[in-house]
Amino acid sequence: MNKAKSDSLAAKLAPKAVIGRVCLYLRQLEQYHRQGEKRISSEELGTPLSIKDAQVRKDLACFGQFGHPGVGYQVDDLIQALRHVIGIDHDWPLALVGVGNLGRALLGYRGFRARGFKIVAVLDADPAKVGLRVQKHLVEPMDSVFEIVAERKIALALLCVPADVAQPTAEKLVAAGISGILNFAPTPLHLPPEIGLVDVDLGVQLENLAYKVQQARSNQTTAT
Amino acid sequence: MNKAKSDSLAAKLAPKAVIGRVCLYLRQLEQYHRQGEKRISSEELGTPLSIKDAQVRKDLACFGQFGHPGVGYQVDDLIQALRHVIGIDHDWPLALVGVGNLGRALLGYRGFRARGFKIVAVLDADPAKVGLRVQKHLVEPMDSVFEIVAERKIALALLCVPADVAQPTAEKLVAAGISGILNFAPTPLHLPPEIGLVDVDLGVQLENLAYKVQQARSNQTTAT
DNA sequence: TAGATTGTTAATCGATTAACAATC
DNA sequence: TAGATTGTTAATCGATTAACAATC
Repeated sequence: MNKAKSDSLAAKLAPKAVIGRVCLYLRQLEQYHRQGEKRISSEELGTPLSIKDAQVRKDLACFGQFGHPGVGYQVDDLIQALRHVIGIDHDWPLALVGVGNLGRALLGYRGFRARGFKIVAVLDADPAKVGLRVQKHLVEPMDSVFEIVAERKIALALLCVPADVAQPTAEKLVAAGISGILNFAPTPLHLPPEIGLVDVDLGVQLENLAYKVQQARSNQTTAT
Repeated sequence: MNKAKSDSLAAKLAPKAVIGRVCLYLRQLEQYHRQGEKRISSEELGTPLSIKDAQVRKDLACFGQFGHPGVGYQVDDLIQALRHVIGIDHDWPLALVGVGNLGRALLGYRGFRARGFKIVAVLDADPAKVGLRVQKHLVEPMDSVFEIVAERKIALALLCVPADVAQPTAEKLVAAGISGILNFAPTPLHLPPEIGLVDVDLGVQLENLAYKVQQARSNQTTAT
């Protein structure tokens, strides 16, 4: 009885690395679609992304059977299927919290809208910012978070507040009923496990890059 | 003779997952430092980050011996050591390429500066933008990239151009002598292997979050 | 039919966790 | 000394790659 935990009705949850790749597949498929391709093989899908064909098939197998042996995959069908898998076959209303530099930037970022993510509320705790209009969005007070989240059925939040208030702000969002947070603050958040959390720490990304470059350099020097 | 490839002089390159965590350790250490802590154990370092103590020690072991059995790690020493490991014990001059919404945002983002990354050039291919001042930075023409990169010894670039020009722009940067690119464009880049590349695709991050939330919901429904 | 390509099982590889002797 | 905690080796776990029978 110990093992069979989640094998019942609930879909076996895909290894998290898989989802990252599925998003890439979707991009690539959409590109093929624009180019008018009707059918593709796992190799044609993976290669431009530097992913092996076997990996592509294995990843897709997590969610069902989408292809036909000897034939490949129908581009438009697979796009639809993957959109459903990720959960972006419908719109997601978003709240953006914290209208600093980064928050302002994200308001203007087109990449979200194009994929069904729609910012329907912009919140800030600073009274000086409340009432302003930024990129056509009205900044509303953080104190109204409870009513706003409920009324507009907001499930996801972009958290762009300074690190020192990130934790309490996140807790407020959770209390208001939000289900997931994209955290741009450079600090780890501790939230209930049922809340979705993805960290986007630009400083960390840049440090990763610095390390890679440094390595490449030292290898250059030591190499024959 | 087949195996001993990189065991010689060149440091055995750390598993890439390790570097991501090392950046987190550094954050945590800096926080302890601000709090006045002098010494910490691997458990005290890992726990706030939800990382096991054994993992912390294993990660650090990739780069040398930093602790003392029975005692732990000296906070300030470890900070210095890790900064050196990542390669941020000195400043990195940065070029920001593409002054769209996201580019503007990143110009105002304080997180970079605080960690030794300093934007010393802002480039754009659009003549209408060249000559503008954004956040005190003068926008210079993309065509001057060769002289600018050389003169200001720029090693890293933040690529914030639209997806359709990302690849040619990246190639131009490489030709100009850049060693690493932080790619914000939602498209995979194909560059020579010696060029460092880190992708930051906000759309993909948000899709990851959507998937998590969707899963949590369906589990809620199916659970007893 | 012959050639292509899937879904899936088995083999390999790498990363995480546990355990413990060595050491302060 | 006794208690704490490291660095490291062995055991476990998960993810990637290779191989191939099944199928169009």
